[in-house]
Amino acid sequence: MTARTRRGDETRRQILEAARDLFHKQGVVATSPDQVIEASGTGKGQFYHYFKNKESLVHEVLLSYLEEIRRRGGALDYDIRSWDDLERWFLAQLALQKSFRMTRGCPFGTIGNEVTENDELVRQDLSLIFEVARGKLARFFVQEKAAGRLEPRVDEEALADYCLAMIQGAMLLGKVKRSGDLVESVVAESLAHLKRYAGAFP
Amino acid sequence: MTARTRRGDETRRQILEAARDLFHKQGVVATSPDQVIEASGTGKGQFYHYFKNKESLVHEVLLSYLEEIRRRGGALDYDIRSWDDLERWFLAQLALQKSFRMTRGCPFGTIGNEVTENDELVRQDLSLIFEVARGKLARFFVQEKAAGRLEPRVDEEALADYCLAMIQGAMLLGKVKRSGDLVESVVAESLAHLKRYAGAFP
DNA sequence: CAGGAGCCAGACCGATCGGTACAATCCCGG
DNA sequence: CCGGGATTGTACCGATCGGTCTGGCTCCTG
Repeated sequence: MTARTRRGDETRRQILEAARDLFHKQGVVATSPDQVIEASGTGKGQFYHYFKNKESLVHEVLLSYLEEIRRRGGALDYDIRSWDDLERWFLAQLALQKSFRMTRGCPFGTIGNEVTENDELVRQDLSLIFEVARGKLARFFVQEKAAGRLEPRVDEEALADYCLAMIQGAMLLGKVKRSGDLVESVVAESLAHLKRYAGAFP
Repeated sequence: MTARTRRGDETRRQILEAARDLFHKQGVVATSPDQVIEASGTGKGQFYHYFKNKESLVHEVLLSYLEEIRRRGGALDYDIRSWDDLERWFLAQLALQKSFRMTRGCPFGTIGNEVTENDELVRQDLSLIFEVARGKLARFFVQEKAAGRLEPRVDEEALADYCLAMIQGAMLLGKVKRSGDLVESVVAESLAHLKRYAGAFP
């Protein structure tokens, strides 16, 4: 399934790239292999040469996202070390959404909402992505608590989930309402909440 | 397009019912007219007799949801009058999700995330639904503020958006992770935030 | 420069997509 | 009890779905 030459590798990458964009734009179900092939400027032969089927393509796309989050290679930096970083992380998502004129949501949310009981593989991929993202965010809260700058009674993992849920919901509403202000307002509200836990706890 | 006899009305209702469930379960794009026809126990003739096409069926389904929210007929009661009502509203959504063994999200979120640039009609329907829901929630905050039980500087509409975004995000994550606890935790966190605005403001 | 592995293009496949046509049936008012 | 609109079931349509297969091309290697 994997490419063995530079040229093959490039082709594979193009397919992956096109799929990623189309999935983000119109969802997985609404995207046909033919569309991916067309958008990537390749052919049916290559598609099924490098990917077993459509589901496996989705799997690979999600893996590539996961890698980006882990190695902070993508558009978003999940390595939060300060409150400013956290705010930047939120606003970067809004900026990304705005760059598509508010016509798209979060790639993971878009795919996640399409998942049904029969897409167990994809569901687990997404679950893992959210798990990793949660870990990265939680690390920040753990750090703050250890430094005595966060209320000791808060659950860091719960706060991380709170962040993820909030940005997902905000981006979904933002997409439906085509409003960046809505997203901004929700983000601000949530940040205000989080910061209330901050302070000095000797 | 509308039924003219009792029997026709019943048929139309069955189609609508089946469509509503399938859209919720697997999304709009993944649902074909044939599936709706089969699930409703009707025929192709009836389907295209009562609905112009698939898009118009989606439109009608969303209209029926809108009606439910307005006339508080559905599974959820949007007429919030107390903090307990608000908490119940949150938890009712979780209960609904749990009743499907955490395999579904919010019907509006599911459909909303499928919307593309070409589905302007559906997008506006959803936008209206969220608008109405927001209005109902905001009314509660307005009431509280007027009674001097809410900080005067808060923006009631922003708080309502915050509630909607949170529940959307929580249900999405809950569906992907198949975890009700996750949803519960996020809801609790959000409620805690909101209640911090409460108090006595003479 | 011959051979073969890897890569590529597209014809082709059965199934299903969203939708139409049309004849048969129901059922209500006169 | 009958005329006619409402309702119903099904055959059928072109297009597209996800996927297979075959035959030719490229390019590295011996």
